[in-house]
Amino acid sequence: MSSDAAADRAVHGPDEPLTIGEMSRRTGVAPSALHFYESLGLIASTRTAGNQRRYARHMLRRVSLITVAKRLGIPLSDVQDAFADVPLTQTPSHDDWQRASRRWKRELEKRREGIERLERELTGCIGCGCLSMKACGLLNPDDALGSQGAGPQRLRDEDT
Amino acid sequence: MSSDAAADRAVHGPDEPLTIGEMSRRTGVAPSALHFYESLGLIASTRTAGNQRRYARHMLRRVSLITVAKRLGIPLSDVQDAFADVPLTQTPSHDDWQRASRRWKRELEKRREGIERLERELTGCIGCGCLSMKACGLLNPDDALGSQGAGPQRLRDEDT
DNA sequence: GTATGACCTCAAGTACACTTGAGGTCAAAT
DNA sequence: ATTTGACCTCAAGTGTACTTGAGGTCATAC
Repeated sequence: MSSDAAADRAVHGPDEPLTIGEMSRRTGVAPSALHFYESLGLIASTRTAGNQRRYARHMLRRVSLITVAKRLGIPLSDVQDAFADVPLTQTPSHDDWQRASRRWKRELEKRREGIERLERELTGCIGCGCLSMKACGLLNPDDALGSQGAGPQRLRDEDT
Repeated sequence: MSSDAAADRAVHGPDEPLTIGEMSRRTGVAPSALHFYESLGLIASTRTAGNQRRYARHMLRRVSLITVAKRLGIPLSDVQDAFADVPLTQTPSHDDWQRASRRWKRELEKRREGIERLERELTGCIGCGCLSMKACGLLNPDDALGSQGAGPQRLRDEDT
């Protein structure tokens, strides 16, 4: 019996599409998750005569970016947006990926800035002890990262 | 009929505990979510003779920190850990909060560093166009933030 | 030619983080 | 006294992101 790797190599010309198993091994994403991403339209595949999926090589990059986003807590719906304008069924051009790259960078920047702000505030809190004191930016999320909904109010003087 | 705020004010001595409604308005967290957090042991309440919840004022801070964590995509189980050593039922001391503060800061640092790393890599990718090229750190999550499971492999030369 | 492993579909199940609803109680105002 | 809004419990439902399982097909090895 040949190993998976050997099986993969058998269909492994430089332009050959990848089986779902190879995709899974190369990206670390379970086949079931790949099915799921495909059902959401995040990735796409062609089918063989026998109805098996075959992935173009540029799908590796899409899947890798999806997993990066996941690690950062970015929901798949946002990933969908980040992939806007990156062609799904044809190999994306250099410019396509550059546009996507800038989009991702902006998203990362936003998240980093939110975290940095909280870090600065926490540092202040450690210095001054205000985490157990009155008004602390960290405890006023409206200021920190923008609110959803009615939002909290600043702690009052008596809320020590 | 008195407004909510007026109703709150009625029980609003400087050391009085807060009703769930007031907690909700002050933190922007829904009462149902407060119930939920309590069921997980993230927060605690005492009860009135009539079985209504009353929250000590230091719970405001706990709830606010929970919402901060949520915005950063930190799961509640990690929040639980971050609150280790912060007393739940008695008012935490200055030192308790300082320890927690440092813990939070370390957590934020870790996340920021992960993001910064990806940003640097993306910047490189935008400059050199490698997001559409061969080996890119961004596409090698093992290097970037540590892997869970078998993990992906670096893209090969032919995977353009 | 048959066994084996990789693959297929579709339905159901899981985990997290809650929300919604039913049915009932509590407390302040009129 | 009764109305009204805030509160209670408990069960079930929601959305996201998948995994698991049943039942069957495909492709390669022996």
